Amino acid sequence: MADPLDTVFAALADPTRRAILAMLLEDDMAVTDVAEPFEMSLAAISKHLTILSRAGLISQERRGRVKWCKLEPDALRAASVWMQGFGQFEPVNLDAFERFLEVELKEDAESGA
Amino acid sequence: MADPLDTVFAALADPTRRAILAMLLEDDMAVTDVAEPFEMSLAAISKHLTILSRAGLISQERRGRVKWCKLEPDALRAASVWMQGFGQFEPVNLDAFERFLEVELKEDAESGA
DNA sequence: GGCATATTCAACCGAAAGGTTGACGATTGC
DNA sequence: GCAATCGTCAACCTTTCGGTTGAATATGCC
Repeated sequence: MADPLDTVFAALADPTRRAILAMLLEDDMAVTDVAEPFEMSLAAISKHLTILSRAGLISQERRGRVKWCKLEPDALRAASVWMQGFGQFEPVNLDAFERFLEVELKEDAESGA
Repeated sequence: MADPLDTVFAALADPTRRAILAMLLEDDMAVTDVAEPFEMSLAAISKHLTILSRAGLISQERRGRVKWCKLEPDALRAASVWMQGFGQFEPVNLDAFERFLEVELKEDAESGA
């Protein structure tokens, strides 16, 4: 998987990871706090964070025994440009984004993900 | 994988499938013609097309014994909107897209994908 | 009818994804 | 120093992915 688009899209293909990104949109978080709302082990979340990190979608910085996770939205730019070549989508539509985010988070809650 | 974002991003995570979409950007194509430039079996390409089709990224219409594949760029809209929520990217930048496409196709040719 | 063409199906394979558990290495607080 | 906390590692398991091959199923051509 040399192409960064491979890793970025693969990282985005998992609902847990998208939910994590949405959480980090609010604020930086420690690994344990990221894991808290999910019904899966801390180790599993740690793996998801590694995948997001390798895709460049987040950065992680250790301060003391706490590792902070930070969203890196720039990693999405290449993927965004690639996708936009396939159609003239509305430039930026944050209202629509909010709606999608709501649906995503609701689904996560329902599925207990 | 209920969420359409899951299937769309997963479909985009494979370089062969992205190359197929780029080809279909030019024109509709028959399955055999889609498969021609790739160094893999027709059956494998057929599977990739099924995945793209299930993701809604292409549609397939059988005319006679030939099955035509058509790009469906609308399927990217939801994913595009989701991504754009993470940063205010330049609206639409077709020049940048062309460059990415070139790199993608060059890599495919080199790797023989 | 009979053969070539177009596409999928089915069975199989190795590798990777996504999860678990338990042990381990740091770091902090008392 | 010692116990609790934070996070990862390692081993394992099951399912999915991406590919192969060979047979099967249309359809078109003469």
